[in-house]
Parts: sequence; C-alpha cells; structure tokens
Amino acid sequence: MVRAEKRLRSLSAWGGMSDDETIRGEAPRYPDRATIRDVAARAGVSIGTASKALNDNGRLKQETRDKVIAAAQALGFRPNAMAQSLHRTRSMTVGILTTDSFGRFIFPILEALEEMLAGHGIAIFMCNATDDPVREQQHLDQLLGKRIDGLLVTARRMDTRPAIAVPARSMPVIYVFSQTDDPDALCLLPDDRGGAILAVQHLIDGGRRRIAHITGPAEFEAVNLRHAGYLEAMAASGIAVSAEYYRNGQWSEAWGREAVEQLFDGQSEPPDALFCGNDQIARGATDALRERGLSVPRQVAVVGFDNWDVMTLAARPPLSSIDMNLRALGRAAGERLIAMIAGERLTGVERLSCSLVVRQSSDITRTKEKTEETL
Amino acid sequence: MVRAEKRLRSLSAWGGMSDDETIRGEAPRYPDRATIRDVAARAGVSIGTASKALNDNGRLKQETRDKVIAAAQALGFRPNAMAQSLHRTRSMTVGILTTDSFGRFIFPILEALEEMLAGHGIAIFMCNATDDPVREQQHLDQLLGKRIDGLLVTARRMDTRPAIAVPARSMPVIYVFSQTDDPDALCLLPDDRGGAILAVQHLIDGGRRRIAHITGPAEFEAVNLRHAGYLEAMAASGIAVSAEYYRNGQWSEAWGREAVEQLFDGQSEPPDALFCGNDQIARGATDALRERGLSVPRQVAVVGFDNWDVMTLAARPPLSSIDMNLRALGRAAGERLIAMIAGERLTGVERLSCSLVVRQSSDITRTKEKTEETL
DNA sequence: CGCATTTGAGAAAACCTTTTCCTTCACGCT
DNA sequence: AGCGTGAAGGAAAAGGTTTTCTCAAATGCG
Repeated sequence: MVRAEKRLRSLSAWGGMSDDETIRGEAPRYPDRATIRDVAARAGVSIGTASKALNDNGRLKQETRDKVIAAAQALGFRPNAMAQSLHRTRSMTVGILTTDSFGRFIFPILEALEEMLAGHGIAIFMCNATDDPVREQQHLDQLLGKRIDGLLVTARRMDTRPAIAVPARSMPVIYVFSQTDDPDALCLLPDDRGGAILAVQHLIDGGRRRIAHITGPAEFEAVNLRHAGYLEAMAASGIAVSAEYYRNGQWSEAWGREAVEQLFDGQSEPPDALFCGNDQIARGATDALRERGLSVPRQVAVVGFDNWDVMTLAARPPLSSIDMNLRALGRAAGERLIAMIAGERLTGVERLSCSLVVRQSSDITRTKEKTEETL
Repeated sequence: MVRAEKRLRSLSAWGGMSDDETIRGEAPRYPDRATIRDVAARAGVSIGTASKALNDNGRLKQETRDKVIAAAQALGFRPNAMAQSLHRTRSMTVGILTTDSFGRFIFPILEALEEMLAGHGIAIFMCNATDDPVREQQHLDQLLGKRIDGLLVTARRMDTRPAIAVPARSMPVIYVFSQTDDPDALCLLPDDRGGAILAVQHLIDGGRRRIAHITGPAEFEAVNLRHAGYLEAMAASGIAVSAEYYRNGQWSEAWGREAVEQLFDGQSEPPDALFCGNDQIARGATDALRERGLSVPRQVAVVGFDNWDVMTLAARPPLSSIDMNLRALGRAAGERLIAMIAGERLTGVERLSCSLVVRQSSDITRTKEKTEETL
C-alpha cells in the first residue's frame, strides 16, 4: 500500500500534463510507466480486480470497472506486453530473417505480411544476415531468446538454402520467396512456370510464332522453371522451338540489348516476340529494338517479368509483364504462419499464381488506339 | 524440487537428440523451452546460483560455474528475454515506424541501422502505417506496450510530418530521412544542399557554364534545398543563372526526356550540362540527348542524384550521381539512438554529407580513355 | 585454539500481469 | 435461526530472471 502510494507520487511528475517537470540533463533512466498496481491504487481496488476490470474478466460491479478504467486512462496506463507474454506462453511476436539483404522483391512481401500480422496483434522482428552464417546464428539466438512464436525466412536469390536449425522442433518456420531442402518445411514461392505460360500464351494469342526467351543465369531455379513454362506453352500450341531462341545472360538491361543484337544480327528469320526473364532485360531489349528501327509491338512483341514499375512504365513503349503478386505472397505467408502458430502443421512447397499485366509492348490493339489518338 | 524434476522429464522429449518423439498432429502448444530452474535442477544448485554462473556474476567456485554452464548447454537453455527485460527496465528493443511504405530509400538505411543495433544486442520491431494515422496510432500503442527503448520514425516523402506523441516524454525518438516540426526532436537527413553543390561544382570544374537544373516537384523540400545548392555553387563561381534553366516536373524518366526537349528545342544557347534532381530524370535526359545526336558528356554533361545503380549503371553512358550515403545515415541513426537510450539528449536537425560518384556522363577524361581503348 | 574474515551458495524480493481460488457479505428460503 | 446461493472483490501463485541479502562453512591470524 505504502509502496503504491510512493510510486503514485513519483508518477505524477510525468504522467500528468505537467510537462515542465520533465527530467532534464543527465538522468539516464526515464521514469517508469504506470503499472497496474498504480492503477489499482488510484482506483482503490486490488491489483487483481484492476486486471479483471481492464480485461473485462471476472465478476465485478460495473461501477468498479468504470472506476478502474478511469484510473487507467488518467495514468496513461498501458499493460506491459512482456509481463503479459510471460505467463501466456505466447509472445505475439514473430521474426523475419533474411539471408540476403532486403531487396526490392522482399519489400512488398514484407509490407503485406506486416499489415496482415499487425491486424492480428503480432509484431515483427526484422533481422538481416547478409550471407553471413555467423550473424544468422546470432540473430536466430536472439530471436529464440525473445521467444518468437514463429519465423519467416527469406532470401533474394531464389535457390534453396540450408534449413534453419530451430531447437524447438515445432516452432513454425516458413520460407517465403526462398526454398530449403528440408521436406518438412513450408516454402512459399511464386509460380514461375505458370507465369511463363501466361506470358508465352499471351504472345501466341497475339499471333506470334517465333518467340525467343531471353533470360538470366541458368543457375537460378526460376530461370529454369520459367523456361519450362515457355516450352510447355509452345508445345501446347504445337509450335516448334529453336534452341537458338533461348539465351541466358545477366539480369541486366545491357544483356537485354546484347541479346537482341545476337538474335537479330543477320538472322534470316528473326523472332517476332521476346519473352524476357525480367523487366530489365525486357527494357534493354526494347531499347535495342527501337534503335534498330524495329517497331514494338508491331514487328516484335515484348513481355517482361516482375512487373517492376520503374522499368515497365519508363520503357518505350511501356512493358507488358508478369506480376508475381508479391503482396499476395506476403499475405499468404502471414495466414499460413498464423495457422501454424495455432497448431496446424503445414509442409511442402506452395506456389502462388502470377498474373499477366498487358501494356503496349505486346498489345497491338492498344498501340493502334494510341497511334490513332496521337495522329 | 519435485516441480523441476517433472519439467526436466517433459523436456527430454524435445531437448535431446530424440527427434522422433516430437509431438505430431494437433498439439497446439509446443513444449516449453528449458528454463533456468531446469538448468539449476540439473546442475544441482539453486536458481540464483545458476543465474550467477551464467552471467559471470557473484562469487562462485569455478567448478560450480562450469557445472551450471554444462547443464545449460545440455538443455539448450536460452534465457527468456522477456523475463530479463521485465526486471531490467530495458527491453533491448526499438521500433521503426514508417508513415509511408518502405521505399527504396529506406532500405539501405534500415539495413545499416539493423546491423548496427544488432551489434549492440538490440532488436527492431518493424511497423508500417502507410499514410494511415489510425494504424500509426495502433502501432505506436503496440510498441509502447512492448516497452521499446526507442523509436525511429521515417517516411518516404521528405516533408515535415507531425510529431509522434510519445507519452513518456523522455523516450528517445529519432526522425530519420524525415522531419518534424517539434524543435525538441532529433531529425537526421542527407545534406541536399551540400550534395547539389558537389554536383554543380563538379560540372563547373569540368568547364561547364550553362548548367541547367531539371528536378522534381517544387513541393519537396529536397527540391528547394538542392536548388539552393545549385544557386550557391553557381554564384560562388560568378556564373549567371538563367531562370530558363530551372525546370520542375515529375521524378520520372519521361519528365527528363521532356525537359530536354524544352531546353534544347530551338534554343540558341542550349545548356552544356544538366544537374538532375534524381537518377530517373537524369537517365531520361540522357536518352533524349542521345536521340537528338548530342554526345554525353562531350557536348552535354549530366549528373544525377541518388546514385541508384539500377539507373546509373544501365544508362548510356553510366551516370555520375550524388550518393546520399543512406547506409551512413542509418548507422548514424543507430548511434544517436543508442546514445539517447543511454541518457544523452539530442535535438535539432542534423544533415549528413553526400558524396559525388563520377561516371562517364560527366567525365570527359574517362570518356576519352574509353574511346581510345575501344578504338 | 578461538575469533575474524573471506568464500560460496541459497532464499527471497522485485519486475508486471493474469488467473485461480478464497473470503466476505447480503439475500432469500425453509 | 440456520443454511445455501450468488455476487463482489481480495490474496496469492505463476511466469522466468536477476540481484540483494543472509547464512554457513572454511580459512587466516594471533
């Protein structure tokens, strides 16, 4: 009782509107926030009663509840989440650990994930261990110490990574936009193959037959999956594919330009469409085509991958592209994680579908309209 | 004693290497991790002694320490950070709250910040409230409940935002890459003016006199600061500036192209250099110049802003640009925050210097070399 | 050998909540 | 009057750790 009174007094210095009283100078420890015992003291009830009032629990007179709530409000009381988590056995916290630096792809995922989890009262610890296994382990240790309820693992490179060693075997781990060899793990990825089929089918529907595939390094699983989709779509329409039409290189505009040189220089039957492994390649290719005097999309249609507005909208003409729906991927990851925290057991590789976004680079009708307008 | 024994038994199911025993199926609650009382029981000491042994505290026989440490290791013990934080009054946790979505600029800041704070054992809660004051408040509430030791606030748009209302007046708040009107707050920003001076001086040093400034919307403070730097550098060299040479528009490549049309179409004295408000504008401008048959940098030199490799390296020729040193900004924010948590009181607006990165778009000598090489 | 000092380790409080179990009181019933 | 019932609220344990205080044993000294 005495104790509570003392604290109450010390609190008045910061809790009220008397801001002038704030501790200036070298005071290193800022004053404690109000605790539930301060609230209880102020309301003249026991600590347990205060808790019940604030949580709409137990059997209390409405009057008492109101009294407590008023006291809490007056003190600016906010329950200490750590104390709460301590005796529930849930921290309402998850970690997200990225092996490679947070790249452009991870952002939308992260954003949607955060939004979804925040809606469930779950906060996210952000950890970045750029290709450094030691730091990764340190982060993991820290997260385990914080008793996270679940873990998201992600990486920019889309190749499989070693599984995270979580000691509590049943703590949920999801690999999003990354993959691991552990068959018991859950991996969430975009459907690269499906995306490629979407793109190529679109080009075929536009009347194209000589469709080349310019893409990134063959070490990427995504590159191979997308090529598989390309082949599948071509086969489905009974179109023969020339090996000449498959070009691996870098993920850069420069490579897109170079590939166009290779494909068009002195070729008797140059492509009438390009399916590009990403938007940078597609943009480089488009630039090169324009500079050769080839009209996009009239003579050559182009479809990119990633639907990265910085590229697709700045290109001339704007690029059609495959959108990996990364926000949806992030939301899905959040849903799965919540389900797993609730006890569900999910494993395997799940691939979420991509969408085609059509812009002028592959859309003859749209270009015609544009041309007519501008004439 | 009995209690501890019981727990010890239940732990063996997951703690050891006997992975086959893991709970399958619908068990929603995964088994508790080992606690310090398990460690103490296993080492045959009291709980307090175990704590001292693990923290290198108190007066203990080395033998005892070793015994405890061995027990902890065997059980895979990791102290519960929430319990620790509960009685230190430090959560070893900070929040980062962004008003606008995490953009390309925030990433490097965040990354460096995270790295620096992780080195001090501080974890980061990531919160995103995209232009939604309600969600911002919810996030803030959550963070305060988690008893964060400090808060970083950031935003993509570089205009001043309303101050965050933290109830505990002395809880450290830093605005990084964003600004607030509260004079007691600490704001960390890149030195836009200085960066502009760097760019313009570089162009002047290269012999340019008719330097135009193509940039973004005048509503951005950064736009005005950079223009002030431009004017200052020009004045310092006694070069008269024409109002014609200052062009506001969008932050896009399209605007860069259009601005070049405006500046060069039928002008008797077209610019011999362009200082662009960002790399996208610079790239668009460079493209337009090339397409008009103007050589960059021989006839027109170009310097961009942001040093965004996606733009600077893909442009033809590669763009010189001003780097805002965002990683340094993030590190600085981390340092300041740690200092403030330790009790220091920092306020005001601090601007960190930018650097000039010279590439071919402004460097005649380099171009010459290149040309000679390729000849 | 007896006392003072040091060494080693345990007990318990404190950090802040929630929740279970009790106690107290008032009331209505037989 | 005695008893059961229900309402209202308090006491205390639990959750995991650190730290201070206390106590017992062992050592040093005269």
